[in-house]
Amino acid sequence: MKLHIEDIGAYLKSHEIKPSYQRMKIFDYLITHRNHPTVDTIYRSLSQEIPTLSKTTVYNTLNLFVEKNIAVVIVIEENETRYDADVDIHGHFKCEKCNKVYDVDIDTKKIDISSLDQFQINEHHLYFKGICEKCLKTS
Amino acid sequence: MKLHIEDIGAYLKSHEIKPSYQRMKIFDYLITHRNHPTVDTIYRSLSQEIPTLSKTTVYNTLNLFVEKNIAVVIVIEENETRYDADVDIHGHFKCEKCNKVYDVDIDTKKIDISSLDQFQINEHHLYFKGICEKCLKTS
DNA sequence: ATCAATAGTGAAATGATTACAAATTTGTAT
DNA sequence: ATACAAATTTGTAATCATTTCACTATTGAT
Repeated sequence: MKLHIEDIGAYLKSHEIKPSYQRMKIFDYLITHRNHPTVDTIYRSLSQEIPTLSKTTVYNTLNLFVEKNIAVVIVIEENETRYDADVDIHGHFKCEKCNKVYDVDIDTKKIDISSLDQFQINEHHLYFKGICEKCLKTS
Repeated sequence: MKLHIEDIGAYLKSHEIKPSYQRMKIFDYLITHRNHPTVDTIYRSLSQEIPTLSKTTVYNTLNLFVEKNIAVVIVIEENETRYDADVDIHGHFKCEKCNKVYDVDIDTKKIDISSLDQFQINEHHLYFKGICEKCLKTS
């Protein structure tokens, strides 16, 4: 997968987002960790560097990123919303044992969705659940 | 799609579920409406026939159905959990305008997921969001 | 330096889901 | 039929993620 961003500030600006300190830090978290984090995961991590950080800011910022199309929402479990800065179409796999979410490269062109010919498709979502290779070996 | 069940009581029994009145009514709702309802939708509809019905019962029952594999959870929007009695692998399309959820015949097994060769896949989920044919015409 | 607009903060409100204890129903043995 | 134990249903209270909202801080232009 690509998503190689040199200058976060410029990247945000090019998507009509003012690059504030908090926004840059949150976006930086997404592209360096690439772990499909929840709001709480991001909050707990960045709170150490930015003790005054508010969870509301994390919510506001992620909603803004989604609105401006530099992040997407991943919903795999009810009541566990995750975020991904890779906005290219791809799938995910969530391990039910270690809870890690993997990226899955998928050739969506092979999916026959002729039954949706007359529908306007705005979003594709594909994910799997199961046990990852690592957890299978250690069980 | 198939899912043609004559005798709901027998169907529940064959999946180790005691066919109580509430359980039969809730399952009946699922297979006759086929509208991928939320708990609240089911509750509001059945409350008219069963005035003493508790929302907790709807939750308990649906969780039981999922556990016993006669229903699956569909999560398309955060904080909107839907249920489907069609447990065969298929996809969904949610219209962002009328909010209707359509079934999409898709065999996700045909998708090339060689990158998950060594993973044990337990669940497949595929859905799209956009505008349905009907809403496109009336806009 | 002033002022208006934008962004961030934290407490309170919301809404879906679950936990729990009490009440009801069911099934079985007497 | 009756009694009793087990399973089911019910309603309230608790929980947890997210949003609302009023206030404060920061930024940028004049």
